Amino acid sequence: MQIMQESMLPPSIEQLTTFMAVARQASFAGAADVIGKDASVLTRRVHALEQHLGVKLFERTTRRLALTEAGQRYLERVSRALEELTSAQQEANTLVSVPRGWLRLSLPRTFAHRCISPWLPEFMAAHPEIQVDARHTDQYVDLVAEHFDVAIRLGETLSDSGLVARPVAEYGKYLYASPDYLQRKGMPTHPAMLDAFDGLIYTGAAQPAEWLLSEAGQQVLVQPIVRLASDDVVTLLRAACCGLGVIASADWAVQDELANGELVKILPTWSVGPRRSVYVVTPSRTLLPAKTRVFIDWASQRLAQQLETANGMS
Amino acid sequence: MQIMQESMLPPSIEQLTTFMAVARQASFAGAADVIGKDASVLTRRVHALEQHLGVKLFERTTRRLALTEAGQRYLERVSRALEELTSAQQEANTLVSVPRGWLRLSLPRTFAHRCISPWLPEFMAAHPEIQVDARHTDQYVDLVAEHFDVAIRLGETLSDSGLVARPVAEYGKYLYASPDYLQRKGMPTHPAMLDAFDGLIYTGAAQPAEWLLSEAGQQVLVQPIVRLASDDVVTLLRAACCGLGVIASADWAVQDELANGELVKILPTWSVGPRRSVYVVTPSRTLLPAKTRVFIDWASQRLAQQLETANGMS
DNA sequence: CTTTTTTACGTAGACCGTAACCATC
DNA sequence: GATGGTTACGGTCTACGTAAAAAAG
Repeated sequence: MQIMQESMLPPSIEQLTTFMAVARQASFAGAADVIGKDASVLTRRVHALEQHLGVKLFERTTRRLALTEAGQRYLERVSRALEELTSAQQEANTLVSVPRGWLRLSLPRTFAHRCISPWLPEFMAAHPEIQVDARHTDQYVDLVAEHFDVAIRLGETLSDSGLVARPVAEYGKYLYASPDYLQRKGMPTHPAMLDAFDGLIYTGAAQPAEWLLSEAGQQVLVQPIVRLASDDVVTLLRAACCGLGVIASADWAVQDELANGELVKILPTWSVGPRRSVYVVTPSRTLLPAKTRVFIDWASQRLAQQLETANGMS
Repeated sequence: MQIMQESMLPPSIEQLTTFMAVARQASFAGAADVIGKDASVLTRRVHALEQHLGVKLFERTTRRLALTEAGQRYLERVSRALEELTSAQQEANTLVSVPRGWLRLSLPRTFAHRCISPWLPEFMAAHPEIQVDARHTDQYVDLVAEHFDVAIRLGETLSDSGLVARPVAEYGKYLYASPDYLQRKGMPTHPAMLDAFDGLIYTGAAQPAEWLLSEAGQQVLVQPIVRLASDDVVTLLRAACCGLGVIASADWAVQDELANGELVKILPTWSVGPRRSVYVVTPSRTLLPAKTRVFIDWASQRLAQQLETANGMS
């Protein structure tokens, strides 16, 4: 832990810009107009700069003002440095005003397949300068450490602190089965009847092989017969469509299957477990880059609309 | 005469250097040590910079800190700009004809005590505008990174690239012991006899406890009895003067002891190991500041003269 | 004498350090 | 409870503008 040398610190920006202005105008008084400060200020700044460098930058009388050789060399390089600096600033600025650059997304795999992937190409077409790095995972990751710009997360509540979670839509889980399966077993009219049905159980989050159904305050615990358990939602859905049993699924996950008749909703007024939300999560709220803001807007709008229609289907 | 836009003004140097330090240390607390200011100062500076740019540079929680994409880009370009600035400053320094300002020296500790310290006050008196920052170390340091103007280095060859090493003097290592020790053990007349003597061994550079003596092409490997080993030369010298054994030492390190009779040279025609050189090293700038040139001149002359007399003493 | 640069001086605001606060591990 | 980042507050110190002085043509 070494302490920086005062003597090696660069001069102040004010000194440098003042020096440049005076050199360009070849006059303190002229530069004073440009900068909008009194000439006395400029004298002091230039003097301080010369002191700091140990070099005389100008040869000056009251009537003439000329750069010394050291001054000319220094001017050239200082100009380059400050140009680099302002250009860096402009680049930084474009990142907040123009949507561009890599957008790193952390998405729940199945949700992304059903609810993000459909409109992602359209989003990218609308913002051709955005590059997307979509990482799919079903565990929570450290947004900051892994440099994610946005994450989509599902659940009842979010425990993460330090992050900003915006709820953009709600959804519930319901029971579904294929029409032919229901024809064989009969359509249940009360949850209690489900104990005799086959359950297709998701084992991803160490969930028990039972369903807590609720309708308007009433709750019923159902324990179906388990013939197939898996940690992969797609596998379970395929099985359900093929008539292997009943599946508890988020409504947004079965829109297609409902539409083409592969699945039918069972006990449509009874939902499985509590109501859940879709959250759009970012590392912070302020000073978001344009790419992030644009994605959040797009995602919020699309997801809200999409999940509402899913909700509306029976 | 158009007045400069406030919004286009670059941020302050303090903000920029602070940003760089925090980014490099990946920590506000760490950067606080480096800069030598309180961490609260740094957060304010970084916050102000972010506000000024309108961009978040770090994503930070109390436990994690990472550059945003904008921050990475900005860091790169700011680094370049500031390097240009300090480099411009150094160039300006080379054009000053009067030796003045801070002169940062990197010196081997023992060598400095014996061969630099004696004339350093005289040097400073001759150049009253020079301020000296003499750092003592026995490891090689990065001259450029730590902003040293000159380093003195000892050894057979120098591997450093990008640096300019000027050999200014040569020296050899020889064997010495106190008169009373030699009276007790007898004065050896051939290296082979030394195996029965006590060796005072320097363990600084993982050297073996043996001496490779050479005289006019002949070489003899001697393995003395080791009763004292140390990584501190002064300790060994004191021990030698007190009659604890034989020490292998650079001739310049024992001039005083030879002069006042505390030590006597053994087998004066046999040297220990290869011949070595004293180098004056500077960063590879073609143009050197006056302060540096003046020091190099002084050091070259003094060291050459000093080591020659040391060489001449028997 | 006029124009331009430099110095003197009193004030206002910025910036720093201390210390309390908050969050994370 | 310890570490690290942020915020609040009071004091100091710099840097500004006014204005007068000095220098040059």
